[in-house]
Order: sequence, then structure tokens, then C-alpha cells
Amino acid sequence: MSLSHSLSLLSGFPSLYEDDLFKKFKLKHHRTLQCKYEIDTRNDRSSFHERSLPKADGHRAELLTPDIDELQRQESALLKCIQSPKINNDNNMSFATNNQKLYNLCRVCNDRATGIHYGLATCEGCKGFFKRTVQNKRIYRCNGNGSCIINRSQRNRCQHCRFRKCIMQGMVIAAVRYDRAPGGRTPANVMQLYKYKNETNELINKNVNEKFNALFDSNMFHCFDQISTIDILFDHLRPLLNSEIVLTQESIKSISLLAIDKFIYWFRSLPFYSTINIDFSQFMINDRWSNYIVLIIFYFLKMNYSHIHFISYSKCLQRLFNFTQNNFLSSLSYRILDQFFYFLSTFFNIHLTNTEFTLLSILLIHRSNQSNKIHFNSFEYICQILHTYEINRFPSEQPARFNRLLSFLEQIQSITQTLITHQHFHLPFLLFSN
DNA sequence: CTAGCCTTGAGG
DNA sequence: CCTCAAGGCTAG
Repeated sequence: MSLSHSLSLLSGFPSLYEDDLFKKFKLKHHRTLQCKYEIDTRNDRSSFHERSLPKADGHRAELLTPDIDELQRQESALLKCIQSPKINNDNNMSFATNNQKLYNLCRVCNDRATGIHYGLATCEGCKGFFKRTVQNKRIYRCNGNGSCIINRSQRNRCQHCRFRKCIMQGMVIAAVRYDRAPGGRTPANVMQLYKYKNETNELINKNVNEKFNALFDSNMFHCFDQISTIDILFDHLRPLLNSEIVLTQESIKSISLLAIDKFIYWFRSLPFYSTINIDFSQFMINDRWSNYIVLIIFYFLKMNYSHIHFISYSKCLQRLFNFTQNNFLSSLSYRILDQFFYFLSTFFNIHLTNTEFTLLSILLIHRSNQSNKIHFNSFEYICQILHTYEINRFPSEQPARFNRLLSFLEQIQSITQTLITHQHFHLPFLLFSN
């Protein structure tokens, strides 16, 4: 599907953002479907290892967590492998001391950790979630792209990605007791899995750090922070400042198209491009490009006006009214405008650097490859790069600034979804002076 | 279903 | 005894 085609779908997007009541109804409906689906797959599962998935929504590949039996088989195989003498001879201190460092935060959602649960420092919530998932052999489906952000406030939005993160960070399924016996000590073989997974994660972190060092060596951050580099991306927005373009649905579409084209071209030329796994066709087919458009407009406005008062609420309202012409503004439009202005003011307070803008853009458009495999994907890799940048550039503001940027990502996705769903995608464009 | 608090029991 | 990490219970 071409970009122009996906742009043409702007006005016909299915409604994904609704009132609380409707959301609750949708959630309930989704869960009913999911239960039905789980029963169906259990009944279907006979001699085949691979599940053939029902094409519920036609074209989108489904993201399901592997079932617990399969994960348990993988763990036992792993245990057989690591029960070789060379690993048994290792000193037993490493696991305890390594985990001590990270004991205060949940390794899944960053909430306050209450101890080591199933081999990982986690909060009570993630502990309970992991236990319920394993005990009830739940299979979860991701409605997004399998790279949902899991933090304290968002952890309940996607069970698939939460469980995926639990496993990826090293939680051990075998630690959930089959006999449900309370108390007592963890069996030796499970302790061995804890130790092995912890060491594996250490290795991954080490590799990531090596990649960072390589990036720092090539002055990547410096190159991002140069105004001229970012300036290229603003090319198609600049005429908007001087009212050289009359805003219509058509002109908005073509500006978006050109800005996206420029972004992809620019992005592909970056030195680290080959190390990041981005599927641009997915980026086009899905609506990720619209998130980027909203972000770049905000950033462009911030660069040009620097203060939020460049436009008043009433002026924007007037423009919205003019744009819709004969149509009257619904209460929905007012609500969207309120939300939009609130969001805009938080954006103007952040004072993003060019590097932050670039990394946020990449995070916004990023899609992991759509497989069921639980693996360390490049979304987390970019998050780590951002984190490293934050620690180096704004050491005194951490971790607040980093967390703020992550929540900002979620906000931008939410506001973009609202704009598209309610056919208000022109709203950000109306902020330009005329 | 979630998550905070409670109970349990082996090992130090 | 105490500590830790399992499972259980239950308001929301």
C-alpha cells in the first residue's frame, strides 16, 4: 500500500478512541473474544506445533504469546544444556550480588520492587501477573505491533507485551509451583535457571554497551544536535509559516507525504541505520507516520516560536471554525482542542534537544518484526540509546526527564489516534500563523 | 483481572 | 528466631 493510499484512509479510520463507557464495553468484548479464541486453539491443537491463526481483521498478522507448555519445554531444554559441569563450577555469589544492585525497581515496569520473584526483582503486580499467566496457561494477543511500552502506568494496557517483557527480562516459568505448595525454598534446578538467565541478561547488556560505545565513537549524538541536519526535515513545513500554502485536506496530505518522504530518505542515510530493525512498509501501512507528523509539527513550532503563547486558544478555535466552514463545531471538537492545547503546553515545557527529537521520532515510528519470538528487539535498543544520552547530557534531571520523554511518546500516540479517529488531523496544521 | 497485603515453610 | 520467596485472599 502506498503512502498516498494510506493517507486517503485518514477520514475513514475505524473509531479507536471513545468514551470510558465504550472503552469498558470494548475491553469486555475483546476479552470474551480472547477467551473464545483460547478455547478454540486448545481444541484445535493436535499434532501441529504451529498454530494456524484466524485472520480476524483480514490483513494484520496476529501477535500471540507462545503457550506456557511450549515455554516450559524450552526451559527444560535449557536446563539440560546448562547442567554441564563448567557452569556448576561458577561461584554462586554473582547472581545475588548482581541482583542486589537492581533490587529497588521492578525490572518489568519500573514500579517499586518488593523482592526477587521468579528470579527477577519485580513489584507485586508483575509477580502476580506472571503467576496468574503461568498457572492459568493464558495466551495473550497484542493489538499493536508487539512493542508496547510497559511502565507503571501503562502495564495493564497490553498483557502480551507485559508477559513478553517478563520472560525477556529473565522470569522463570519453572519457579511457579506445579503443586501450589506455599512457603519453603526454591528448588536447586530453578535456582540454576535464575543464575543462568541473570548471566545471559548481563551478557546482553554488555553487548548493548559495546554498541553504544561504537555509536559514541562515530559522534552520532553530535551529528544529531547540529541544527543543519534537523533543518532538512523542516523543508516542507517552512512555507506554512508564511501562509504560502492554503490549507485544505489535499494540501495537508501532500505536505505530510513530502515530510515523510524526506524523513525516510534522511533516516536511511544515518550511519547506524543498518543496526536498527525498522520495517518501513509496516510504517506506511499502519498509522505510525501520522505520529511522526504530529511530533515534527510540534517540534518545528517550538523551534520557530519558542513560546506557547504564539497562538491563543480562541484564535485556534477560530481557525478550526473557518477550516470546517459550514459545519458546526461539535462538543467533541472542543474536547479535542482542549486535550490538544494541554498537550501542546506540556510539549513546550520540555525543551527537547535535536537528539531527543530524533530518537523520539525513531521510537514513534518503530515497529518490531512481527513474529511470536520473544527477543530483545530494537525498540528497546533505541530506548537504551535514549537512556544513555539522557544520563550523559542531563545527569541531574534523571530519571525524571527520561520517564517524561517515554510518557510523552505515549501521549503523542494517544493524541494522534484521537485526531485521526475523529477526523481532526488538520488541527496541528492550523497552529501556523496566517 | 489487578495488586497490595497476608500466610507459609525451608534454610540460615 | 529471622529472612526470603513461594502461594492465597480479596477490595476495587
